[in-house]
Amino acid sequence: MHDLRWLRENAAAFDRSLARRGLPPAAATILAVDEERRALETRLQEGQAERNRLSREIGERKRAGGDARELLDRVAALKDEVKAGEERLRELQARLESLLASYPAVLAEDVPDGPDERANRVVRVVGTPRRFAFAPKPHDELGARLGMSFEKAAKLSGARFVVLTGGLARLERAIAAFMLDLQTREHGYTEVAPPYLVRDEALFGTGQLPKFAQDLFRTDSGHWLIPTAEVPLTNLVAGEILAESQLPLRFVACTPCFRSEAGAAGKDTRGMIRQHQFTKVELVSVTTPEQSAAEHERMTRCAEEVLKRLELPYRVVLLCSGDTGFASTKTYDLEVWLPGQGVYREISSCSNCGDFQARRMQARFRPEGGKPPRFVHTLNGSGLAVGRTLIAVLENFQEEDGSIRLPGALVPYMDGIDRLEPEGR
RNA sequence: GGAGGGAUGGCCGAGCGGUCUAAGGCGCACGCCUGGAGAGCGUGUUGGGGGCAACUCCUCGCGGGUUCGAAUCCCGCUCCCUCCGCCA
Repeated sequence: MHDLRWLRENAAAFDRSLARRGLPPAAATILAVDEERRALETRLQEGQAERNRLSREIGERKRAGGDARELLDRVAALKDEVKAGEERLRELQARLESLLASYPAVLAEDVPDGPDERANRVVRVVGTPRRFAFAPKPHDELGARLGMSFEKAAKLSGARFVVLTGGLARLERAIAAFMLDLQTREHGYTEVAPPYLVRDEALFGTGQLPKFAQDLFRTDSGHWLIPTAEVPLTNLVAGEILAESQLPLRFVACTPCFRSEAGAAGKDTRGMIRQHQFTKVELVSVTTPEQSAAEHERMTRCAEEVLKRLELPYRVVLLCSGDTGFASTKTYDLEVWLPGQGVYREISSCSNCGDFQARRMQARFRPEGGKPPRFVHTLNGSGLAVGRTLIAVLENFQEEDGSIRLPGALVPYMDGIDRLEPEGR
């Protein structure tokens, strides 16, 4: 959702942002509808003012016991005209709003230009990939002897699901608990247990609807399964006018996430990299416009801290213009090193959405001093994707015999167990 | 699933055909008072648009209707709540 006032004065900047995302210009189209709407509104207003004045006069005259017939005739002529104008105005307004809702967020200035992920910029590399004395295996191979079954999952649910059993199920729970504790105890996030089914409005607010319906699962009842806890957490402030003193708000939730992966046929078909259902710990911040850039850095560090404590090598990548999501003005991805595949893979994505989502969901705050409300800024980031973290632990901490030595930070969450042993050994 | 009740400004809450430009309260802002704070007093305070401006329009859940005129009457929808039934 975009600010019309801003757009009028910054049409070129708007189109430049679209161009950087590889999209054709649109400001002129939007502004033409805006122009039409304003002209109509100005014209309509005269009629409305006249009607209101006459009606008031009729009331006065009737109360005084006078004859209002002549005034009634005059207002009758205005009536249809005004009504038609109001209808037309509503149409234009609706058209304008759906236009405004269909273009992605204006990118931050410091987002590098580029068409796709190859142009992303590595900001920092943290930790050194371990040197293996043997060929490290991918997680699905390791998992086969540890309680990871895609066959069982396929029987139940089809492709892109997994069943974890025993130590691996326990490990997933341990990782999630560790992350929640870190973010709540040390980083000041408030834990939330939100609904996993939401309505259209919530998904419109965060920007998944109406454009990306094909990526989502929908129930018979008309609800949608959340693709990320960003949706319920951010929409917590939808329609609110918060006090500036309440900001920043910081929420964390561990939820399952559901994605149809409609456009990903044939991609990442092996292993549990890309699933229809996965667990994720999500961070959401709501801030003032002045604070959001600093909060973005802070949030990214909060996500990075998880990787540091788990002793996982990673790098931070600033996404280029063509790779930055619809609702985001700027995004850092955290990519963890996966020795089994010899690549860095996305494990977190931290985005500053500016006021883009706030406008869609009417989330505002009242500045100190009783001034008019302003839109908040919203940010979200994974802290982290739990399934992919589990993968990273397996691949990075594997031993030649297929066992997994667990990072120290997780041991307390595993009741002291510091090793997963494969079956049939 | 059945039967009722409700939706008003940042919040609570009155209003049930014209001056509602929405009472009153809370909160907030500013001022007075004070050594300072509090209390008290006074003033202001829904939100969103249009217009160079004067000014004006919209906004009482949403949409439609009746009317010269709707927060108020009628119809539809959405959401919330209560009770009963069923069920974690």
